Amino acid sequence: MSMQDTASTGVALWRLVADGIERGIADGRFAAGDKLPGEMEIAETYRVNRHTVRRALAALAERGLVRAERGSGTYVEAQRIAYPLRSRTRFSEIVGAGGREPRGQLIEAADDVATRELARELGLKVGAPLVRIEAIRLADRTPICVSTTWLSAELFPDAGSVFAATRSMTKLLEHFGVRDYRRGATRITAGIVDATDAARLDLPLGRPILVVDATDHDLDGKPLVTKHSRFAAERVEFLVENG
Amino acid sequence: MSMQDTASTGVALWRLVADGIERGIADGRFAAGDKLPGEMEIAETYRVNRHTVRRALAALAERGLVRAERGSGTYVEAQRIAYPLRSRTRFSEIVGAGGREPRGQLIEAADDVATRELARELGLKVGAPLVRIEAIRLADRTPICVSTTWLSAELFPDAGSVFAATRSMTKLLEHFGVRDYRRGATRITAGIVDATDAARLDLPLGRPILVVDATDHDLDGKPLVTKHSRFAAERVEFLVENG
DNA sequence: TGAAGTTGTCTACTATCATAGACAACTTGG
DNA sequence: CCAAGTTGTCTATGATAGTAGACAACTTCA
Repeated sequence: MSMQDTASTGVALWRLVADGIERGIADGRFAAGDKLPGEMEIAETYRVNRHTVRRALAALAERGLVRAERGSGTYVEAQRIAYPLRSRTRFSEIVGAGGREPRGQLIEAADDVATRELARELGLKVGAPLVRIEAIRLADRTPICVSTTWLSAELFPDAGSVFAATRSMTKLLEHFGVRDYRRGATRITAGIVDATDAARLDLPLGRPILVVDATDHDLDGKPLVTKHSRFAAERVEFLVENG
Repeated sequence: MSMQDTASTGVALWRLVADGIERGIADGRFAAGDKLPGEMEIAETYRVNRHTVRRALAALAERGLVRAERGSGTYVEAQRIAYPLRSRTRFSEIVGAGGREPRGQLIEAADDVATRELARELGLKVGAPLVRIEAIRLADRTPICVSTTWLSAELFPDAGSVFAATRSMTKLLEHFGVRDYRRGATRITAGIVDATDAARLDLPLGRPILVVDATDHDLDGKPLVTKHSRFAAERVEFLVENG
């Protein structure tokens, strides 16, 4: 393999190496935490220069798939889903961008009434009728988070059954004519998973969770839904845009 | 789209353009004989320099998918299947790689005896018992070639019925324990289709055919099968590796 | 015949790809 | 502590990718 390949195929050599390593991670040849072969050894197996291997590893590291430790080796990262926190964040887009298949699943939909906090977040009166949706979201077959979502029962009648059919909050809102929405201020805390969430997230008891409270608004700033989500901390990593 | 894309993805820009045009040909947006948009127009639609478009078109032309006519335009070629002649050539892989579905079909299987030529090719004695298989191979629904294959009746008992069931020479050999095989020297000539082949290839009389004689060997060099294939010249194009 | 539009070819420039070698910085294990 | 092995960084070189502009050669059509 040489520069000729790039010329004839239009695919850079380092990309082929990176794809090969990524396939190795994907099909379990290299498990999370494993040490990859040394750069020299990789270079020999792919018959390329060590610098080309480094270019490939750098690309994988930038995506968070591997982590290089000077003097020791390069290791497969515990695969956390990078979850950028922006005003426009869609679970399906984030998970899909990582090459995983996003899925949503309804656990329970029930009527509820607004507490003082919920009423303030949603701009409603205390005791106003709400729909509460408990849902779980997965990447491929791994549960990522469980979330409790509250919507005004008057603005979104039958929201539960719509979510059950569409399995997507974005599509639910679309169904009610909301074309776009933004995430408002997001509060992030951490805690220990409780028994019911542990079962739903397929987590051992005592593991840490990331708790996210957020309210989505339409483009005019009117509150639409407010959520209380619990993420399996070992499976996700929030990225705050620095700028 | 800019040079940044190449850097970040490892896929050359011209490759993306070439793939886009090829997809257009594959899904019928550009039919055989059609004139492609001018290089300038393609450059604008892909937001790329004209030279980059030319690189893409050159790659497609080299594979025989398009043909440029100076002063007039670039046209989609009558689609010939590119058939690389290597030591390891499998009809199904070649056709499958072109996005077409390979099929094989048994016409006739009969007992035969080795002539002097066949005996020499297969390393047998003159008059040794052989199985002769007449088969036709198609891509999608288009007949590509008819071939006559001879095997030793002693080494491959009942080869005819095995081929009828598997419709693949590779699988037939697998059935008899041959895990891999290589093509030896290949003789290529041309001729005019005869009446029986014309009917089988769905060709008008008088059309040219490519005649290929080859013998496959196992990895130890022992002859396995010898073939006499007739390809519809207008539907295929052999690629000889230059190196 | 001539103008417009097409592909072919040339030069020039910058950035990236890939290779090569050397050495520094660091970790691990004896 | 030392040696071996690992990743990080630097310089250097040549080939390729992509952009840019200009002009030649050719075809088509009015």
